[in-house]
This record gives sequence, structure tokens and C-alpha cells, in this order.
Amino acid sequence: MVSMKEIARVCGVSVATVSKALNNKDDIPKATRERIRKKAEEMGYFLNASARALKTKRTYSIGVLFIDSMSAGLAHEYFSAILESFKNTAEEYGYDITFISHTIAGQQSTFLNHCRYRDFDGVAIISADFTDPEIIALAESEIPVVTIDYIYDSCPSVVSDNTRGMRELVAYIAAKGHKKIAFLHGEMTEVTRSRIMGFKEACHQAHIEDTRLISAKYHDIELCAEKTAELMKGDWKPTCIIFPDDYSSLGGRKALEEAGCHVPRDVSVVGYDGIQMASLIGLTTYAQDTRSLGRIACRKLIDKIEDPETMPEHVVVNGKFSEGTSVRDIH
Amino acid sequence: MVSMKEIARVCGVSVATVSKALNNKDDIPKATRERIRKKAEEMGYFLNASARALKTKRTYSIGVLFIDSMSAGLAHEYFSAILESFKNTAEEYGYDITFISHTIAGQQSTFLNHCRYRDFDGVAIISADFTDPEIIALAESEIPVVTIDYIYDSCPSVVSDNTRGMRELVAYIAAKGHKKIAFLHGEMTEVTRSRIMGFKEACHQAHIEDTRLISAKYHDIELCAEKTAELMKGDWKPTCIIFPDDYSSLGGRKALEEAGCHVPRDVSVVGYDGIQMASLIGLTTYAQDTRSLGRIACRKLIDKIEDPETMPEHVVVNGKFSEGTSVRDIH
DNA sequence: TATGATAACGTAATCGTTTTCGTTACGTTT
DNA sequence: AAACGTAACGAAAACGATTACGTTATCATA
Repeated sequence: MVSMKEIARVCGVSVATVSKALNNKDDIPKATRERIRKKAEEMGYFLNASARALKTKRTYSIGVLFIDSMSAGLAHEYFSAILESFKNTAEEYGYDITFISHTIAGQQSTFLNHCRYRDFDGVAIISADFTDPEIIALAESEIPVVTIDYIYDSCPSVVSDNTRGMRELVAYIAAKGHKKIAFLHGEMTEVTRSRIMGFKEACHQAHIEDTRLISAKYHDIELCAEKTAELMKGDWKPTCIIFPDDYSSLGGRKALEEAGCHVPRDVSVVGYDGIQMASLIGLTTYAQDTRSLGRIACRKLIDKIEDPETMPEHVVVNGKFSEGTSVRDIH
Repeated sequence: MVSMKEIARVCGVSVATVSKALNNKDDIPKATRERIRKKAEEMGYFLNASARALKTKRTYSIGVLFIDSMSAGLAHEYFSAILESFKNTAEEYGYDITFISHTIAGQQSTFLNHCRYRDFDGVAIISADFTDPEIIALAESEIPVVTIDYIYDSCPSVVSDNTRGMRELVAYIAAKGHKKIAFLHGEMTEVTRSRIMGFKEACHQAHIEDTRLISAKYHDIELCAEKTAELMKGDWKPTCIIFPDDYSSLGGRKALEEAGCHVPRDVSVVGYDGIQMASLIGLTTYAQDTRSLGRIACRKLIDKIEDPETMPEHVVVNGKFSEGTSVRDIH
């Protein structure tokens, strides 16, 4: 591995000078700088990240905590799209991203200690369970943290406008004449609470009172199918069902078919997220702006890294209503 | 940050002794080792990855090259499942994983130099275009590399048994009495070549001669829809269509519906991959064993890292035929 | 008792950078 | 000519670990 020392030797200068040349410091004439840079290039030099990190306490790497309760994780299109966008933005700014685990050198450890061990400049918590004390510890640590889809007061955060999204969906459904609506919602996270709030607000505004809230899970096709089947067996039958997300709605749809219900003739359905497949199958949904979510989250994090004094801001990203053919006009 | 130096001071020993204690070296009595370890724990010590890497030339981190031609990348369930499994295995062995980019500190660079800069112990090339000279350079470098779904002679590799998978699919289709089969295949990669080979072999064996190969792309719903529509407008009409993968088959299916063809009454279809959704919509497919693919790839890479002399092995992982309801018996 | 083996440490160099503070040399100002 | 400013460099100390090797002390053996 060719080091600054060798370049210094070849160029007849000191290591300090090489470092300055390569880092574009002043204190060095342009001619010398160029001479050294050229030589370094020729000799196939590249800087050693560990050595630099050791001195500067900056690794230019960001840890990403990406929990997959039920092994959805990366496979979830919504999250993987955010991650993708986050990654690209980080790259632009010279940061690499690494997955956070709770092991150090194969030994069980905590998320926080793993981050310290790797000396991440900052951390993004993407899809996590904020009842987990390990995650709280991380969020409250000295390391700059950005949270996505969850607001933790002391950290900058980026969330999508779940209340508004749900309001728009319900308003649309109401406009189509539906009066009996079921909302199969996901786990009781902040996101879910916001959506339920939006649901209630919009129902109230449209004078819809005949509704049901049913607990299910995000991204769980099976459970969604079960709950839907159960629902359709009962004596209260909705004319429209709101599913936790587009993906799980597939399960609901299957259950409906099996129950002999045609969509949207017998029952209307909507999803949430706006994954690619939604438009394909004509699912009416609320498309989240994953590109902005990832991008803004990354920017906020880097801001925080580069100036730890910046006040944590909580950014809300707007999505976009996306009309399909899955809601029938029953006027 | 508490360093070995401080622990040494507090314990009244030298830094060397602390290092030995923490690394479980002999040359130190158990009592002292435990005393030091306990103190370190108390003081909240954790080792500094950069410093260790600087000395030992081992970072315990693995770079993952995950190219998303057409921004599929992470969103592709097949690849994200492999990555997930790879990541978990790496974690078990004490390695972290980081995405490879072609920038260093925000400056344009090459994949290879990025890896050298970060000093990855090894690299996994997951979904990449081996016509790209940058990728070839990486595969041929001094860094241990494992390739997935592509065989590059000098590196260990893990591929799924595409030839066999396709043979099984075609054999099944043939057994259902189909004689006119179209195979919409993906980009001309090694994987595709293997599948085409399997296709031809199985057709030959089943005395099927009336077939068509049609170029499409993997994971491209739109294109798949287009090609399918085109096909159904022509005068040669298959009784069964093999799509590039499960995901893109959705596009094909939509095109069929729009052309007034019912699946499987008018046309039978099969996919490839075995993503979750396949079973849901009753798609007959060949399920790849992504868990094994990721796991074995990671193991092979670590083997190579820990003993660079091990001969590169090329492992083939078997998948499993998965019957749905999308192929009609036309006897 | 002298010798050698062994256990239990410590010394110090080293990894590749960064950065602070010198030290020159030279030109400018009074 | 004295005094000063400044441009252009270098010396050296860090950063936090690892490790080969040297030094003791202790004890058993010849």
C-alpha cells in the first residue's frame, strides 16, 4: 500500500507537505501541490480511511438501523426505497453507509456500542420499534441521530404526513358515496396513530359514523387476509375497506375473492404507500414520497453532524393521492 | 472516549497488558485478565475499530456491490432477500457490511479504489453487470471477492441452478400438454443463458418445437407488458408464456387481461423467483433459495478472507418448483 | 549453588494521517 | 540597515491499538 511517506520520499518533501497538498490546504504553492498530487495519482495512492479517522475522529460513515420485525425489512418496498434514496444522498456528500447490528466482532452487544465501536458520524433509525430500550439509548446518545417515520423530540426527524394522507383517502371514499368504512390498521405506532386521527377527522367531517377500526399489521399478507375474512363473515359489512398498506392489501383482496366478493363491485378497497404494483392492479392509494423522505433525512443528519448545535427540526413530507379503480361510486 | 491507556493507568498495568487481556491472549494469568476486563467494562470501554484496523490491516467489514440498473436494486425482492441473509450471516461472524459506491469523500472514483480506501476485508458482488470494466477490475483485484449469480473464474461464486429450474418448469408445462411456448427472457446475462439452455433442453426432451424466445428485461413490468401485448397481436400465439420473473409477470398478466385473455383459461403463465406474492396470486414459479444463496456466499467469502489460498469454488444452490394455478391442463 | 525454563509482565516501534508550531529565507517598509 | 511580515516548508507529537521482543522474578533441576 503506497502511503504518504513514500510519496514524500519520491517528491523530496515531508509527509506534512504531502498531506497538505492532498487536502488542498493553503500554506502551499499551487505548483507544489499539483506536482505532489500528480505523483500521488501516478503511484496509485489512496488515502487510508482508518488512519484518517483515528486522527480526525470523523469516519464519514453513517450507520443505518433497519429493523425487520418479521423479516420484512429490506423486502418492504417502502423502506427499501427510502434507504436507496438515503444511500444516494449520503454518497453525494461523501458518506458511506453501514448496517447497524448488535454485535461487535461476533460478540453480543448493543446498538449503541456497535455505533461507538465503528465510530459512525451519525445514525439513521429507519423502521424501528421505539419501545425497545436499546433504540431509545441510541436516540439519546451523543451520536447525531435522525429518525424516519417517528418523532423523537431530541433528534431531527422526517415523517410523512400520515394524518393528511388518510384524510385525503377518506374524503375521496366519502365523495364516492361510501358510508360504511372499515380501517384495518397496522401496529400501534406513531404512524398508525396519525392515520387513525386522520381517519376520524375525515369521517367526522363527512358525517360518516358507521365505521370500524380493526387491528392488523403492516406488510403482513396472511394476517390481513385472515382479518378480512373474519370481517366479511360478521354481520356488519363495510362497503369499503382501508388496508394497512398496499402490500398487505393483496391478502385482503384474496380473502375477498374467496368470500365471493368482487372488487370493486361488491366491496371497494384502498391501500397506502403507492408501491409500483399498486398502479398496475389499479389500487387506489396514497403514494408516499420516498425519494424526498430519504433525501431530506440524510441532509438533516449531515447538517446535524457538521453542526451539532442545529436545533432538531421535524420535517413533514407530503405524499400524493393516487386514484385507481378499486373504489366504486355507489351513489 | 475511554482508551486502553486509561484502563492501563487505572489498573496499574501497561497498555500491552490491557490489550492482551482484552484479546484473550495467553501470556497473562486468568486473574489479571478478569480484573482488567471487569474494569474495562465498568469504565465503559469499547475498542476503536479504526485504530485496530490501522495496525492489523483487518477492518472486519465487507463491501457489497449492489447495482441497480433501472433503480430496481434494493426494491427487488429476490436481491433484497439475498442481501438480508448475507447480512445476517456476516453479523454472526463479526463482520459489518457497507455499500460500495464509486465516490471517495464525495469525489468521483472507482469501485476498486473505494474498496481500498475503506480497506474492506472482502467484497460481494451481487447484482452486477460484468461487462462494466470497473467491476472486472474489482473482481480481478487483490481483494477477496465472491460473486452471486455470476461465475467469474477466479472468484468463489454462488449461483442458483437456473438451467435445472427452467428444465423443471418446462417439463411441468409440457406435462400439462402445452406445445406452443413463449419464453420472455431477461437481459443476456449468464443467468439468462443458463435458463435458455434449460428451456431448450427441456423442450427438446419433450419434443416441443414450436417455441419463441423474446427479449425483455428482468423486473421491468412495463416492458414485459409491452412485449406481451405485441406477442398477442401477432399471428403466432402461445398457449403458455414463461416470464422473466414473478414481478415482471404482473405486467404480462395485465397485458393479457387487456387483450381479453383470461389466465389460465386462454393462456397459461409461469414466473421465476418465488417471491411472496407469487403464492398469493397462484402463480406457478420456481422458487429460489435466497436464504442459502446469501448464507453460502457470505461463508465462502469469509473462508477466502481468512485463508486466501483456498481455491475458488463455484456453488450451485437448488431451488424448488412451486405449483400454482396459472398453468391449465390442456389435454 | 549455578543454570535454565517459564510465567508475567513492560518497552517501544509501528500502522498512516493530521496538525500545531516551529524554522528558514526572502522581500518590504521605515 | 534594522525590523518586520509572510510564504513555504519540516519536525514531531499525537490518535488508539498491536506485537515482537526484552526484562524480571520465581521455581525446579542438576
